[in-house]
Amino acid sequence: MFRAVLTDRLQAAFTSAGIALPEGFVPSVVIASDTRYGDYQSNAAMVLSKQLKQNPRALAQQIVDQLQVTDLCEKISIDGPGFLNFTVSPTALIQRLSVILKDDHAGVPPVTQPKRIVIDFSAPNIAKPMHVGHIRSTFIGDSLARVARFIGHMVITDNHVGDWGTQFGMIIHGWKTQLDQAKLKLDPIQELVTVYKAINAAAKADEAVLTVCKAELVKLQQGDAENLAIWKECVRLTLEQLEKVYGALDVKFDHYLGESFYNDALAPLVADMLEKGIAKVSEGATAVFSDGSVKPDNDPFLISDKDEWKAAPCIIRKTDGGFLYATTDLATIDYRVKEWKVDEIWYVVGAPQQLHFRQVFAAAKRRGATTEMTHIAFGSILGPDGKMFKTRSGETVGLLEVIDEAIERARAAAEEKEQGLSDADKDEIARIIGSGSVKYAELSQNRLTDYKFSWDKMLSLQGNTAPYLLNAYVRTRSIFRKLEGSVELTADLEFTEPAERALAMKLAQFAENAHDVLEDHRPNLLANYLYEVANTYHGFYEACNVLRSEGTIRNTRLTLCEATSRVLKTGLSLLGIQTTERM
RNA sequence: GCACCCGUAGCUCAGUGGAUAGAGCAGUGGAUUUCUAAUCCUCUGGUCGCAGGUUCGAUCCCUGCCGGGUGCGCCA
Repeated sequence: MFRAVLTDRLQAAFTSAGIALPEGFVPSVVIASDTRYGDYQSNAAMVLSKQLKQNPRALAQQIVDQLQVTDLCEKISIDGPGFLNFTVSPTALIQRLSVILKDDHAGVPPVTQPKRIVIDFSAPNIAKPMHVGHIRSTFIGDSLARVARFIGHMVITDNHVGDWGTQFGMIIHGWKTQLDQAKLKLDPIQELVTVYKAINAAAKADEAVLTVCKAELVKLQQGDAENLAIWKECVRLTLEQLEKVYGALDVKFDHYLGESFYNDALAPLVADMLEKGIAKVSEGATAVFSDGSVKPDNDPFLISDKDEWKAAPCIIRKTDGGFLYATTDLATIDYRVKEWKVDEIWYVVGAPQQLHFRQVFAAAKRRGATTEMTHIAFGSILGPDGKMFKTRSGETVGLLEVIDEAIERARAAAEEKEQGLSDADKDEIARIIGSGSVKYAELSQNRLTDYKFSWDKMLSLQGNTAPYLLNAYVRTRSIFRKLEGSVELTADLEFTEPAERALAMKLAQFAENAHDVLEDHRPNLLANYLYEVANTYHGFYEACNVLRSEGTIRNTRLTLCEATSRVLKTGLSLLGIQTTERM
């Protein structure tokens, strides 16, 4: 990684120049915002000039005098108010290209300190279909898991499915009174939803129905054999269908430990928290309150109301003895720490739940958890009216519906081209492009921004989209197919066109970008980078003919194509997007 | 009321304490005897919500406003 090496060299230069760096100061080196000045730049001299009371340009000169980077840079310049600009040498770039070709990680080095990380994402509910709202958690979580594994972390993916909600009272009552077995066989989730909705409506209209449902729920919770069997069947049927969806999306989980898995741990957990004084009984419920360890406006257990701070407790047991979301989450943390010995837990869950996680994390820490817990929040997908989709009452768009439509549109686009491909090939290509488009549409966006759901945007095949990146990849593969026989790429390389050097530089930066993704858990950095790679490649492709060139130039261009191919394929796989050889 | 998120081109969105704020779509004018045109190149388009402050330098950090959203004892 050029950036890391330059940072080290810069630090060494400060030492050689006898300049004492302030505690904790690391000179920052970044990819140049304006490539006219160079490939990388540092503002270290300007940042330090004030503290050291020196002219920034003079300080920069002192550093340059001591800087040893001849193996990396062909030029270092001091520009403007005191920027240090580095231009990477062709030799260093060429060496980098050969690393990309040889290394099975396309030149991305592993982390120095691998960690054990649990990533908790997707989390659909039993007896409910996945809808567009699950797109964000599922794709962001899957991508982060792929990247973390890729750079050497030990990752455990866990789908914390909602299999123990109060909705089961209604579902069980519906199952017993109006289930259509034939329809259940055809589409289990659909039939369960139908039943649930019917009972829900009936319960609203008739108090007696609601009472029956509550009784069914209590029976289930007390371990009634019949109800337990029905519940198990609901879970089994739903998971079976979910597995198909995940299979189609190429998303895998190591575990499906749903809420029910932690049932037996809840009562002891609450007892323990009471005993340790972390929780206390209040108004009949058991809850965690502020311990006054942080300032009020930073305290997740306090809320201001008319100039006074009031308690905002985190309830872990209801007055009726029932447990809640927070209780299960605390038990889940216990399990993951104890059984899996994890260093970190990442929750890929929507932004509206920030307070919930702040409370749960704080409560877990008071119980002694030292695991680093991170809520990787994301914005909401809004309906056409700009308001949040209401999953409870209102209708929303199904996840499978979106994917199917995307594949259909990709199929139509493939049909327009005359490539001599079989129908089976076209189907496969459409599947890759269709599901890739939906994933890319999500992952190329900043995760915190809310966005309005739009069929056209989600399914667009033009512009900054998956097909654009896939097309660049296809162009690289096409060249190698046209080669007569196999060609041995040699180390004899030379850049003769600006487009070649620009592409090599862009490819070299894959290493930096892959690591940056986890810095703030943002797959969109990688998506944006890959778009730039594809864009640079398309430019190179137009400017430099590969097959008609000869000798060193041809060898160089073929090497660039192969490296592009690897970076795109690897990078797309980190987004969970498959590649195709033709399209 | 308090907390968190958001406000950037006509639309949808990137972006960063740095140099002239970027893409896509839409609009415009070109490029194809081509290694895949699902491509490339032109042009058009901006008070980075408003006002202060910190800084050599602020769209970015801080404060206050305005506008939109979300969350705030017994749903998950």
